[in-house]
Amino acid sequence: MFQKIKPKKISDEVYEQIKSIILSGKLKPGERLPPERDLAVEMGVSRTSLREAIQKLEAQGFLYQVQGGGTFVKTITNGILDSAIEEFVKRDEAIFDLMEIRKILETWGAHTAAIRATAEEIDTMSRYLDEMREAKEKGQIGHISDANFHFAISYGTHNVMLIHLMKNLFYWIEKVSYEVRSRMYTNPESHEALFRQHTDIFNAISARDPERAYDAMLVHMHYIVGELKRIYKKK
Amino acid sequence: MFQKIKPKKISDEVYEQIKSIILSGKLKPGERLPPERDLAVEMGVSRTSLREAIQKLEAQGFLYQVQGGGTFVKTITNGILDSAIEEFVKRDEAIFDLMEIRKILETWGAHTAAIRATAEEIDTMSRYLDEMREAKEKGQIGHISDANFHFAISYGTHNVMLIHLMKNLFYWIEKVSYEVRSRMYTNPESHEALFRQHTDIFNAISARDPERAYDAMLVHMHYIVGELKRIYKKK
DNA sequence: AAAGTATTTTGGTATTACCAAAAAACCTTG
DNA sequence: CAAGGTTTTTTGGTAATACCAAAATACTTT
Repeated sequence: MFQKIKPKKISDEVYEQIKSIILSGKLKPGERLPPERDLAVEMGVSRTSLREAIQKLEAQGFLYQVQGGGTFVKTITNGILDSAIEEFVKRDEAIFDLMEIRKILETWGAHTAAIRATAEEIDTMSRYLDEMREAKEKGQIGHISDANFHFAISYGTHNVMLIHLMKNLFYWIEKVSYEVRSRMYTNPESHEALFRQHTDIFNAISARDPERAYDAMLVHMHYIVGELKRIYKKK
Repeated sequence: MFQKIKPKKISDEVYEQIKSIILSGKLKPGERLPPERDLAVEMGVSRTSLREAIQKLEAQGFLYQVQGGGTFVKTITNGILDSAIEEFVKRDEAIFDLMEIRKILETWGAHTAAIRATAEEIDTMSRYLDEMREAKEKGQIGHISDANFHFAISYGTHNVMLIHLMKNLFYWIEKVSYEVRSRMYTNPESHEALFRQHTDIFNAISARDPERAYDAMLVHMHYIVGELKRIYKKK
């Protein structure tokens, strides 16, 4: 019947505000919060109160801090994949299961982003695509822009759960197949093919063509899995 | 091989120490801790660090504070703050994010199980389908058999990651929409529709027809989401 | 261009001061 | 003396400042 009276403590209000920003998806996993000093000023509270709120959020698994580095948003889906990975005797055997899940989520993501993404979000995708082109022309790897491009697509779905899951998935794929994946970029043909695929995906999304976006992403995923299989066979 | 070096932060050490004192029973529920100022001196740390540790312990439900009163050990640990993922799923909007993910994974799961599932696995599915029929005829809910039926399908994909993901998804969905689901089963028409959908899914898988399995699962998912929307709109 | 070095940024801790609520001590009054 | 009200003290809550330590960045050197 009656509602509980709100928190009176300032640190609690700070806590609630940051929490809801994360849950609503305005702050995305892996993103960095403003420095404590700045954020405290922005919210009109002391650094002490802000830090107490952050401690709580950290204890709950929303944030983590690194001295000198900053304060970052954690994936709320932490621990789900972790327990699954442990079932594999050799960790890198998990890569194909992981890639299969990725294929499912990313194809849907591309399809849905073509429908739901805002102009701004599509703009972000194009920025990362440009970064990849520049990296390729300079002979650099550009795998960070690659990952960011895919994240940008997941943002376009507006499904907060999916955004966190994707981040989590990428973390493990990266961890499990780091050296293998970097080999893909060292081959110029491979690098060129990847860029072409990324361009196709972007064009389809930007043209608001869900089916084409889906297909383009599927081609991309199949290509990566094919390369992975090829490289693992050699070993 | 080697163990990760534990907490270096002072506030973490304070946190660990107080926590272990509580867990060991040296501090009993309801008891009051020494005043912050005294305790800080006793532990040889600043009041700031001590308070940050207390915030964490408060977030985890070990302590509570009252201004002017003191710091007390909690009697019951059910006042504990939920983990990040639980905070996420307990919001009304979250169920649709969850169901969207479930739709993606389950449609793929049905499609793939129609290809990969062994005869024994398909047999397991049919057993749970029978259970559901019996439950329906007896006027029982049978939601456990329902969940098991879906799990059996995910097992049929032979993808360990997917199996884990599905388990977690079901757990949260169950947690969030318990009363909603039970309402669906109490309506006889609804119950009948659900059973027909399950049967369609099973027939397609057992006939090794991936496309039909996919479509049947999609119908099932859309039906559930439709019901959810209808019920949530009422609220 | 690469590697090493210095500077800046950013979280972690300590100290001090003061506010606000609860608890304890004190006083007033019948 | 007892009951009720008032003042003081205790104790958590917030703010501000200073400095330390690790990471990130800018810079210099080779």
